[in-house]
Amino acid sequence: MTAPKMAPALSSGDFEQAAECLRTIAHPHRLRMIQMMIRGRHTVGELAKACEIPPHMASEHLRLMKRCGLLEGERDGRRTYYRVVEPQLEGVMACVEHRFAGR
Amino acid sequence: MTAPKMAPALSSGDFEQAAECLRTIAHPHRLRMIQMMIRGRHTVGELAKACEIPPHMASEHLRLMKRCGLLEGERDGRRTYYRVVEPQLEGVMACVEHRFAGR
DNA sequence: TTGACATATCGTTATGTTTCGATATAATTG
DNA sequence: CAATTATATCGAAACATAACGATATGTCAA
Repeated sequence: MTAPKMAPALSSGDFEQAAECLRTIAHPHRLRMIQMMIRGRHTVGELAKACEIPPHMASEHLRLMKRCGLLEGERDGRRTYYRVVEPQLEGVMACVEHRFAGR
Repeated sequence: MTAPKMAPALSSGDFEQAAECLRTIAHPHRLRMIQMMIRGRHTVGELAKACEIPPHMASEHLRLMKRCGLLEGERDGRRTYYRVVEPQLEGVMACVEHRFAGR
């Protein structure tokens, strides 16, 4: 280690990308899905049921999150299991949970 | 303490509110402003200059973030100093920085 | 192969957000 | 008071996103 945790300088492009990721997770159903997937992989149907939305809409939400590198999907027979692949997502979700725990 | 950190159950309303906050910070200029304000309070003009946008647009971004409880503004003469008042914002920003540090 | 199930995509409509110029308010200086 | 500086607000235009029904694809089981 050369220097202890200095705040890293982020480029405009970084802020753009970060904003895109945050915009993508900034949806109530998508947040619920992320919370579930942090604990383990889930099928489209399971996530749809938990959010009380039609499966084809869950599929669309998952596509958006996959598109910006937050998730990966793995097909198993006629199901597709989705899981979180962006490690920082857990930290963001923890902040959300702290913010709303017990108010 | 009754039980060690169990993942808290969030209501639909919580997810809605969380989504609203995240949508609000999910903008490149607003993220840059937040990063600056985590280190200390800043005037509208300072934030506008850093983002290379006209002051009246910075003012609008600040209004949105204030509206959902992330910031407070304090007038001093003809300037207004804004600062972060939502503690979890620092954690979210740290995740963003980790995600984009050195790629 | 037919039918059922699980997921994915498409096109449209509705809704929300961003940006910008214009204008307004507020505080300071000459 | 008049001019200047710093912020704030308003309304419209441009742009982006969400939700929906319809439809398509992929997989399995009888």
